[in-house]
Amino acid sequence: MATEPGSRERPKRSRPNINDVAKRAGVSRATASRVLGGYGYSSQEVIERVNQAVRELGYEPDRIARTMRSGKSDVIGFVCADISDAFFSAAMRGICDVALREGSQVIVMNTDDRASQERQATKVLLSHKVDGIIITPIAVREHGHIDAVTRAGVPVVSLDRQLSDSGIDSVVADNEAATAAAIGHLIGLGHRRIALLCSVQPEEPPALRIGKVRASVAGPSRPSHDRVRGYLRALSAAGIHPDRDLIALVPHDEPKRRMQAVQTMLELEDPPTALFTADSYMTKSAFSLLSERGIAIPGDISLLGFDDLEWTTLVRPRISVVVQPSYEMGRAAAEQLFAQIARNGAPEADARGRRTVVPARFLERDSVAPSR
Amino acid sequence: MATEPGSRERPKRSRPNINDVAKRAGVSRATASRVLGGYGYSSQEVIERVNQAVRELGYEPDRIARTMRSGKSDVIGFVCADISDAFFSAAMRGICDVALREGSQVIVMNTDDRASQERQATKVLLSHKVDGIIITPIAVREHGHIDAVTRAGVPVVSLDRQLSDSGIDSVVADNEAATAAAIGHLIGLGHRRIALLCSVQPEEPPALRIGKVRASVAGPSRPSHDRVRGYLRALSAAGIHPDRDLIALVPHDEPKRRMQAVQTMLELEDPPTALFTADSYMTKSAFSLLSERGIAIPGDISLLGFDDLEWTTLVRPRISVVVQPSYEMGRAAAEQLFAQIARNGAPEADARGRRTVVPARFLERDSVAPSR
DNA sequence: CTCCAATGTGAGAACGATCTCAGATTGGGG
DNA sequence: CCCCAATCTGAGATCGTTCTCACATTGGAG
Repeated sequence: MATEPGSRERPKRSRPNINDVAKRAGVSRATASRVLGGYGYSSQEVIERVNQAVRELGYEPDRIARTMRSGKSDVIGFVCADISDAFFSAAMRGICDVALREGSQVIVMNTDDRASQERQATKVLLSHKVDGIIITPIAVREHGHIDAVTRAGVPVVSLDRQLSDSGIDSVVADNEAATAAAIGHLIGLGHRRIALLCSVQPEEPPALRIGKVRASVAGPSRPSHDRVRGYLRALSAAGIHPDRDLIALVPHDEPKRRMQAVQTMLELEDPPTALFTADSYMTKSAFSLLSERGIAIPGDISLLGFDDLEWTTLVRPRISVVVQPSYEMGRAAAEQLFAQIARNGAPEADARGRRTVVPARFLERDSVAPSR
Repeated sequence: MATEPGSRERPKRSRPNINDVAKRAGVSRATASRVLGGYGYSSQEVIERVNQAVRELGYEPDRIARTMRSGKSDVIGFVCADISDAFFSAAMRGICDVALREGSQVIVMNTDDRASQERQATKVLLSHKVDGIIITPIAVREHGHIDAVTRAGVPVVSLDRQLSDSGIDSVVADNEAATAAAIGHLIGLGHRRIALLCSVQPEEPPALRIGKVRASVAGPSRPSHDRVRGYLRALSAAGIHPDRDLIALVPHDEPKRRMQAVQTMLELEDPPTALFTADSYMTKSAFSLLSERGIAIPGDISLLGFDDLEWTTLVRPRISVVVQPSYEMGRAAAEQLFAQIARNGAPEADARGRRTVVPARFLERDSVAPSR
């Protein structure tokens, strides 16, 4: 074996494969594989020769070939609206941490809240033979493409939303309870006119039914729905009749209407004494508008927001918020996914469509005061 | 072919492969592949039969097998410190958008700024046969593991940092120019005592050399170094001798020392009239400390920050900042990576180690005022 | 009618790891 | 001395796709 001239190496020297290892160790491919796989019988001497060869060549098994043979890729998929969003990137980190522990990697796909992209993403991930998929589905009712994934034998966990009428596992925050608690807090401080401002998916808005006796929201579980439900429940518990004028559901793809919605609330004949903004976008819009207009928080009006973004602690007053634990939700979803992967095909011991609820927290800060 | 009983399907019916398609179309595997691949000759009739079979079976080619055969996986890797960081997640989005256009997917790996994790990540990505890697390397001097990637024939683009003495492409913001311009702006407003506060990698801090005639920073390119360089250059251009007391380089893994550094500046005998905080962490710490202490911005002191985070426009005063275009940088890195992948093996027309510089912008807002 | 190009098709060989199975070599008990 | 179990090893199949190559079958030109 002549040493190659250093300056002009072959541009693409392929990685050593198990045949190279076997040849160098003077054994057959099968024997090398047996040593590496730690199954069957191998003499001590052969074991050492193979390990030696592995070290000398810097052999690393090719995961593609391994996937080909075993069907397991050690890759999972994460399908979300937009990875640059703070919620998703934090969840992503949680997913990655669990995946790392499990020896897996994560492929991310963005949907921009477009159903066609979501369908495409699941197809692509399947063709990559991912071991499982974590998804924040756009539509909670139409989920044929997601069912197709489970039908192909690939585990799926739905994050932040729960699909209706499906056996798919989900990880969600207890938005309803946390919202109810937060609204209860406002009521406890004497507020009676509490506005609810919430971004909603235009295709599947919460169906508001404010009857004489009970107010409720129908439909499958997604954060906005649950928060509206929590709001209504808290009012109901305090015997306060919900006022339709105090509820603004703004399509999340029309950012301009957010500020308008806040403005409209302020101009009501009998304006609210507190605003509950049920997501980070509305919280930001409300805060911006109030500070532009020079309206004092919490002097003139109390503000209770959602999501613990950095800015809520840097502005004055610091904003009291309900926090969805995004990182933990990502972790939990991944844990659940790997549990499914582990018992793959095995009859699921418990009911299908296991629902993991992660507690949301209420962080009291300075933007809420007693009602005058 | 009997219809299977609907209720008790095989749990894992494997996806149809090209053999199934061929059989259904009544042709050989080779012919089916020829039709699908669009090469060689095929009669019109066979083409239609094959396409028909594809549609009926819902056939999707298995990318793993394709990778096995072709060596191309349509997957690229992104190695960063922490995907939940705003800079990286925005860059990630840029990378994903380009990848989508190119029909590729992205695997993310977090390093938490640990060299061992970074080495591990490159190994894993290679074993997944990724077509290329975008990486924000921790150390700009020790890059043996990255060279190993290029040696394996896999394209690499370094993001946000430039490796010293390597032929590796990089995409960086023109931190030096943008910083120099921002400092120039402060000088133009009459500031002479301008503090520089900057987080640095403890292993590779910028080597400050403040001589009598010239002040400069030695070493390879990374944002903190370049920003320090820009600072010194702007002072030098204005004939201002840099004061070592006005320069604080804080190890980025010791958050507590950030506030301290600001505090120390304020307590100087001859304190600065303006603070330039050269990254988002320092900017946040400085703003927090100043507002806690009740020091008026820009009345008592001017603040010029880095990175366009949401909060910088929500606080009062809104913070003037120099902005690194994270999304565009991700895009640019991906563009460059796919360019390399496309001309893979082909002799690179231009010099090795192409450096793409993305302009940083200076956003003037309300936190800077003329020096009294 | 012959021959060759153009057109169409299928058998089979990669890619790399894994694992079954059959065969080989021990050694110890009967 | 024989036989069987225990121990060890390698040949070869498999996963699904791609693509080369060899082998048909045309039709038209000579």
